Amino acid sequence: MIDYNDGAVVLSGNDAFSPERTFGCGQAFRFGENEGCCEGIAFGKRLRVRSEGDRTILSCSREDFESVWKDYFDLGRDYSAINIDRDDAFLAKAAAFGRGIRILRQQPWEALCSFIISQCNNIPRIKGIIAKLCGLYGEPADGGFAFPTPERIAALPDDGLDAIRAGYRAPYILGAARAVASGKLDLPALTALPTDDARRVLLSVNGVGKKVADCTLLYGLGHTDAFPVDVWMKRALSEIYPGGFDEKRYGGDAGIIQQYIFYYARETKLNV
DNA sequence: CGCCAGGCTTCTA
DNA sequence: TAGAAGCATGGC
Repeated sequence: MIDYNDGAVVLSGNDAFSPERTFGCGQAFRFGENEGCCEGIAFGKRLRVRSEGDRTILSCSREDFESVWKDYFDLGRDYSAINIDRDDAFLAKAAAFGRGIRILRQQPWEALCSFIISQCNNIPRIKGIIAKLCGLYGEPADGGFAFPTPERIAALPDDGLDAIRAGYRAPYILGAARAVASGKLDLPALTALPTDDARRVLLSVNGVGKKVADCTLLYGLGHTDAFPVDVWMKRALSEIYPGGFDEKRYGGDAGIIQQYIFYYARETKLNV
């Protein structure tokens, strides 16, 4: 059920949306905790969102909720309908642990750029680099900054990213931005392609390997069958499923399953 | 100080 | 086709 008050949208009877877990599970880097709220900027708009019992309260207008945040939080999907193998006790536990996580549908360029930055990096530093990138080259937005457009970054000289201290990733970012800005890389078009074809296109970008491509597919392009495997996932999968884990079995829910496993592994350090 | 971080490219055998 | 080195920086 949805209530619209002035300046707020209240979702009730809803235990399947946890902003804290959604932003705490490492899929987005521009939201943080502030006065008991998750707060950040996406789509050039600031949002504060918090849960209160079985209600979720978003500080936004009805129009913005309908046009932006509803899709951003993937609220059209029923996560409780995901069918977990009856004999997979670990996965049931991980899914319960991560209940309320939504797979964010971020802007494609933001997802690609963010996960290029994420490679071989730690989360606090990833957030710091992205904050600097936005502060320097993003348009002012609601007292903060929007994520910079690829065009803005593409126009920079080769040393234009020195100040964000991204290290060896800087040329990757510039190259990707120039590919997008020139029209050579059409990110939105990848949404309509089969996942494997879209992945092939992403892999042609210098600095983008399978992990970054899969994160872009999952968090930025709506390909929820993508199944990013990073060091944590590798560790978890080899410990829990020594015989291998067949994510294709979960089809378009594989990406959500991945998020449950990843979140559980990181939060518990895998004390199964 | 040393180890490591939601990897990728390049070089080598 | 697999494995290792090198990469740039800073959190811990």
